[in-house]
Amino acid sequence: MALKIGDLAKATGTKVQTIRYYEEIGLLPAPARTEGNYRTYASATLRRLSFIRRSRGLGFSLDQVRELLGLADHSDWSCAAVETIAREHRAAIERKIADLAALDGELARIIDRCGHGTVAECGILEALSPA
Amino acid sequence: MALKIGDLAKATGTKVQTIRYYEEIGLLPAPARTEGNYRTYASATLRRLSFIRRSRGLGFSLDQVRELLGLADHSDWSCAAVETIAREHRAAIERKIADLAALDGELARIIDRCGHGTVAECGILEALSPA
DNA sequence: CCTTGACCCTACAGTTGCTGGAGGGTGCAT
DNA sequence: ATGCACCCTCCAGCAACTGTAGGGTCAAGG
Repeated sequence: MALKIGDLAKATGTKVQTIRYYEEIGLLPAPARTEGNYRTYASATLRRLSFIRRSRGLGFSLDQVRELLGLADHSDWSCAAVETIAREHRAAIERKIADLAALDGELARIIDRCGHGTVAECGILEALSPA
Repeated sequence: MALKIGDLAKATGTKVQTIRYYEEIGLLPAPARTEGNYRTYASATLRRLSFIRRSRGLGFSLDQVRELLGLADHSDWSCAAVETIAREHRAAIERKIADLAALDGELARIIDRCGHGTVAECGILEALSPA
């Protein structure tokens, strides 16, 4: 026990500043301090930070993480809200994929128009210019 | 001629503030002013802004747009640099798509684990929690 | 002539999620 | 006692805008 911020950082692959940032925005509780004003964490905080990091790794926003953490604290509630957040997040990701795929196709077409000549006759710049 | 900033905004689907922002960061030249201190644009600026917006719409960063604009000004240069920028951008988009697709798969698996019961037995939260 | 409303101006704060730096204190080993 | 790794707070910065406050300008209608 009595983990220092650097221990937490190492254990979760988080930067020290990021942990302090999570504390600042209220995602992590303000921990106890030593006499020398060092933050000291209990292992519960390590679990909480791991949860945050895993969720962030899956692309959840900090607001979504906050909601998930709030839900997790009420073990008798229904899981439906959790599922909703996850499903909405997944839908957003799929929208983003579709957008990027469309972009990719358009870029492919544009790049194809490059005649490898001078800038003046470049089909790429032409494609970017107004009709 | 003598377009006002609002005309430019309407013609290109850009917010007025965004146009001023592009001017501030040097993407658009500082235009002439009227007696009443209103910006007045020539049609060349409309073309330049259209180019910027089209490029942004394809996901190019402002720095990339700046490069493309710089290249476009030298009609006798080789098109190769233009193609390089476009190809690199496309590669970045495809990396992003791959990342999101992986995320999507992981989310699908996690969501599947939801037992529709209480939070305590929720497979989603479990999947987010540390092992 | 005066007012109303649409437009324009500058300057600055806020968004998301951190990251880095300055300038200093703590704690342990040598 | 001194070196080094670590910790502290506060603040600035990234991308690419967006929004707001507090004003000025201009043409039309009453």
